[in-house]
Amino acid sequence: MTTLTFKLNRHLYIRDPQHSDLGQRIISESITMIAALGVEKFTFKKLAGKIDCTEASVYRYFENKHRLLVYLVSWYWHWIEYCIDKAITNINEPERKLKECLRIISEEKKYDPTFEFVNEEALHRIVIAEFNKMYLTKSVDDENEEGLFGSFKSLCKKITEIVLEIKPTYTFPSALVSSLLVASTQQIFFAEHLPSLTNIKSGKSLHDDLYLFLENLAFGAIQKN
Amino acid sequence: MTTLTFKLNRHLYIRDPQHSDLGQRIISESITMIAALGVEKFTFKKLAGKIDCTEASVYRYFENKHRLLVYLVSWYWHWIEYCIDKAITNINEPERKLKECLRIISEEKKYDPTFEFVNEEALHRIVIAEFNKMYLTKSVDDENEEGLFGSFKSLCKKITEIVLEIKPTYTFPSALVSSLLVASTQQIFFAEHLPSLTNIKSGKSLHDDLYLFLENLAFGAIQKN
DNA sequence: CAAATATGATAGTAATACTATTATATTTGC
DNA sequence: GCAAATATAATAGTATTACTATCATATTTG
Repeated sequence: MTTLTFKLNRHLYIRDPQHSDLGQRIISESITMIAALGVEKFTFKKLAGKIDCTEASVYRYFENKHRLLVYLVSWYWHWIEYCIDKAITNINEPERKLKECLRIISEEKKYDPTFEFVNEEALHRIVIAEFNKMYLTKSVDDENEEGLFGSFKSLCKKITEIVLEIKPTYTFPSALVSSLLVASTQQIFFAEHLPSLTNIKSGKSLHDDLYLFLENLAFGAIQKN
Repeated sequence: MTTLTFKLNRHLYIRDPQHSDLGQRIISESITMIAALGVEKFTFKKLAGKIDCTEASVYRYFENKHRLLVYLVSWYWHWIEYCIDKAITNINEPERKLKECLRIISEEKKYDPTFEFVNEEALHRIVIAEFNKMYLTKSVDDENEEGLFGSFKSLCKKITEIVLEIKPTYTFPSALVSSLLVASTQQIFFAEHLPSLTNIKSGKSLHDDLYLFLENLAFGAIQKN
């Protein structure tokens, strides 16, 4: 058993996968498989085959594939907020706090042994490729009402408040923050697949480039009168 | 027959739908249906039912649903580039050119009778909800090589060049432009479905708010040293 | 008017995304 | 230590989707 688990919105799952062996195998293996296959080609049947259980058993944990995806992405953003909280305690200057946020958002993600059954690197790849699909559906409104997007909204709110500490009169703090977070995944995808759409170079400098771009966007927008 | 048609990449379709009656009905009705149902629930069978042809006939125009979506979204961005071209001829100042681009990107889309069989308003709603799904697939690289994303890349390039006219030393022109274009659809979606993620208000001021935000982002980033 | 092309009509298939049922393990509470 | 509750396995089945294939007929075109 892991030492730390996150409390995610209870509508994301039918049975909390963090609290059983099979549940943890579902999380762990679905991360690997979705990162490799993409959500479209990933099925509960294939997953059940890999973790040696039945399709019906997976359905006892997650209502459907989409909720599992939302669960995983929510876990990711919750984890990012957790990392940010750790990083900005004891920092007072809001500018430095915002820079820390951008650093965490843009940096390379590595396996964090605090969470045994989650491969954060693979999960980051899922977020890069699938995050937008999580809310771009006809059921957004219902799912939003259930609180399914709480993790992302909470992270946005936290960073928005830092922006407002820097400049309380800034008109678009939430729009800026959501754009930064979306850009942080989008630009990595572009760097790797559609390089003409970005100046961020895939490879060694990727995360540094991304940080500099986000910093340019963020402080440019905030400082502009 | 319409007076104007766009030349889109020939891999987007099997037979050019612009050049036949059935083809135009496919475009016209698929825009209405996808805007209403979303791509997920839209099927060629349902479309065939509406336009009174067989499923097989639709498959003679488009290899699959995904290519049809890419076709429609490509048409949209091609149209936007066409609107921008019209708007910036005779403007010399690059700052004013960029502002014109942002105005066109952010403004409300209305039916343009130049293109009889395309409802630009519905198409814009499709782009808002489905644009990201067009490239967030495992087949991006193959499709990119076929040139399927040419329209969007071309538009990006055009605006990027304007940004470089304003400030030739700016480090992230392409990244900025692709982020602005993505934000222009994303922020409308947020305004309508996840309002806590934006400061753009759904309703009367939506397009003005969006313009101001994009201007703030763009000129903030460019002007920052 | 023949040939080419476009569409219709019909059928079929593998895979997906589930739902349902019954049986057997395993855990837990007392 | 046992009964009750719970978890999982095993199996079967269904509607829908995303196609592919074939042959006939209508329409256009050179």
